Amino acid sequence: MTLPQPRRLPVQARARATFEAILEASARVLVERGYDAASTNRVAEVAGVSIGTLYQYFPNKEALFVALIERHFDEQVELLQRMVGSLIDAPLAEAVRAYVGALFEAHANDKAFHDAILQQVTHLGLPAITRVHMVSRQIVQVYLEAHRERLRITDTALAAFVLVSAVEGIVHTLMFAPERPELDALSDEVSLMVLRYLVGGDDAG
Amino acid sequence: MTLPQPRRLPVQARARATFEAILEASARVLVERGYDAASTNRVAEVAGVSIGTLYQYFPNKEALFVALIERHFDEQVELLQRMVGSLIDAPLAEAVRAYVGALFEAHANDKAFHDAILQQVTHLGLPAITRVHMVSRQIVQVYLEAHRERLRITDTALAAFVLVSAVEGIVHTLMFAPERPELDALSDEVSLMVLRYLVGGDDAG
Amino acid sequence: MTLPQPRRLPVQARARATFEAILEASARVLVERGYDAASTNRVAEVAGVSIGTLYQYFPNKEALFVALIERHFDEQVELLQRMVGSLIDAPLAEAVRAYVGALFEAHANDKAFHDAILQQVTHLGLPAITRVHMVSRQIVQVYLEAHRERLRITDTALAAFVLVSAVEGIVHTLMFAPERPELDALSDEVSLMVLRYLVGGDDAG
Amino acid sequence: MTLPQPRRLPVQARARATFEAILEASARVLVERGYDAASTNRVAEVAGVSIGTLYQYFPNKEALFVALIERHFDEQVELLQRMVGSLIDAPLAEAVRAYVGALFEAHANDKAFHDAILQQVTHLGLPAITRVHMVSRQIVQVYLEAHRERLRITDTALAAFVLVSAVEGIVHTLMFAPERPELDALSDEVSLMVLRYLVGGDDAG
DNA sequence: AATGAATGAGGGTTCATTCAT
DNA sequence: TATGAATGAACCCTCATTCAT
Repeated sequence: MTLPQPRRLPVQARARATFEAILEASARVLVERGYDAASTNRVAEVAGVSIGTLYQYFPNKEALFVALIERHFDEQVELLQRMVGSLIDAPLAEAVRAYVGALFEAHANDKAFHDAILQQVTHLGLPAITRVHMVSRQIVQVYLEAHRERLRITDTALAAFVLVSAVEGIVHTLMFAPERPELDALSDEVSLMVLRYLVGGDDAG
Repeated sequence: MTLPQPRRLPVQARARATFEAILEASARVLVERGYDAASTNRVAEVAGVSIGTLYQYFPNKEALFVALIERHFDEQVELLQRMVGSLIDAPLAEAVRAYVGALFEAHANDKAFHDAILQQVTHLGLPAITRVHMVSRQIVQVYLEAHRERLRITDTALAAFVLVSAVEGIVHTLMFAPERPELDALSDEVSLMVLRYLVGGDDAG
Repeated sequence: MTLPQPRRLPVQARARATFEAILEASARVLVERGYDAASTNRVAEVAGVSIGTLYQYFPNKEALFVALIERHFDEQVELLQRMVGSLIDAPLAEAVRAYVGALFEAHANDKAFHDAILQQVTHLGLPAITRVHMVSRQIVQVYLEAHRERLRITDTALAAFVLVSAVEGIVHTLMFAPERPELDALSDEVSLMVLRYLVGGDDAG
Repeated sequence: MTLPQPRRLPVQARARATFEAILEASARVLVERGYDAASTNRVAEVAGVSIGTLYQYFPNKEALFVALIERHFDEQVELLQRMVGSLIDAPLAEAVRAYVGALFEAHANDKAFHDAILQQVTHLGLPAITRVHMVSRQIVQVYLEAHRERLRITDTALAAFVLVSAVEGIVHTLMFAPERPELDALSDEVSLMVLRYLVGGDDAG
């Protein structure tokens, strides 16, 4: 009955699959070789696709990896946004711990991939990274606003900037540190710092 | 009788000058083109030196830029170490403000150069960056130890890690943020966070 | 009973339109990009047709442009042939002027297109160009034969060769000359040369 | 005694030889393959030189062939200029015959090379070709001026334009004509046309 | 200590062409 | 008739590096 549609769908499905295969291969090759040595020919080979096909989807090497990075951080943003709902009504200490823990975890997964991005293609990823930053700050700020009367801060936007930057800085440092502190202790200490900053120290554990 | 030395000195002086010229050129080219496009031939050209000469001083491209980055961060370390003497006896609030301010300033100078390093050759700079981190932590830890009884922290090493990472994270974010907070306010807020973390918030302004 | 034809005709009409669209697009792309950069993919795009369709009408890129050029020169030949009737009985001076003028005009139109052909795909156009030459010579020779007794030439074929080549050479030079003589004066001078050559100069103006 | 100079000369001599080898190879490959198929890699191979070396002398493929063509036509110009001295005082008929003959000959030599240039890279050669044209016209005009009182032309610049374009047009046509007239007869006829044009026909043979 | 001509692997990219739909 | 995803040979060109001078 409704035959015509399927007839065209396979074509699009194939294209979609090809596109995905190329992106996946890009990630693999980026991790295994680094950006410079990650040749488009190698990516195409790993993707099981001809080099010409790759260039039908991406105008050049940079665009390929930009797409990869953008998608990666878009996923991060989605994750963050899904987290916000469950945290908004949680007690302060719990929320802080959850947030800090989530960031630690997020970076622990795909460490190799993250490394590659942050070490070698920061410039390609900047817009996406910036996006994540801004979303994070918005989320944190919304939380701060909601709990304002219980906090000893005045400018929630500024506080959000400080908090997100500080915590991400710690996570970032952690990734590249040769000798790293014990994770749980660190996580606790970071949470402590955040809490003291927000409530003035006495109420914090 | 003391002829040999002069005879040799000009030679070494010339060599030294050549070496410097190459390093300087590297920095210029790195900023103007980025790492990938910064060819050794171009560096030699800018340095006013033949490509052969460049390779007499550096075994390969990477070594050239590693040397550049190492020197840069070594200077940073020296700066930090010179700072420590004048801070060790300063009151807490003052010391914190001085430290935070110094970091903000350091990164503000040579922003383009810093950008290039952090965006494109993080992997080459990692050892040097790590060194700066460790020295920073040591300095901070020494300070914390010296003021231990007045602070509400237990593990000074851990606290040093948290503080340095956090503050540097903020500075780092600042460098790439499209819309950045007003600098003085931010500096104050960061100092506030540090102080509250260290003394428990009530005593901090 | 005459259903089949209509049923088929639209189809052929569409095919014809497609064919035309491709040829037109070829000309456009040839002018805008030059032969080498004129990719078949681009031609198809400009024609509003898929690349597969293009290859249903032309076996390869060369054939496409050969067809374009052939058609162009075929039109030129037709034009020449239509001219001959009205000139055969005209007085010498008038015929010469008409002929020279016609050539000047023909090349003035579609100058960009002509340029492209003559500068970049002479090799593809050679057969067609040669055809135009030969037809031109036949036409001229017929005229010379008809007026033989009034002319001071012996070998009309040779004279036709000389005349056609010379006049076309002038027009050709004109197309690429950076600083070109005033057209009317040139046209007169060329006519003068032709007339003197044919009748000996004294009778010519 | 004067040793230093030779020590450096070999270096330059080598470079010079390399340059020449590449240009020669370009000509060979152009004739054997045509412009499009004349890959820079092939040229380097024929020159017995690495591809990198080729690109040390020429920024790109086009520049390579432009250099080749420019040099070729520069030689033509020199040839023409050397011819002018011996012709300025010669009798009209003789001068015309010498000039026409010289052009016929010039194009007969290196026909294959000329073909390649005129059929495939006219656009690269245009500036050079134009230069030859202009020099030719100047030479002819100088001659016409010198013999002005004996000639029945008014505007020598215009006449020079007409003559040079016409004769070169004929030679050009000749090169690509499938069935060409007997050369001596043609040469005579062309000379006849020129003479009749210049002196009015009666005095010409 | 310095030169710079020469190398050549390897890169990114294009584009004419095919063929399953 | 028409589509357009896929192909892959082949191209131009760069650049880190060497080495004879």
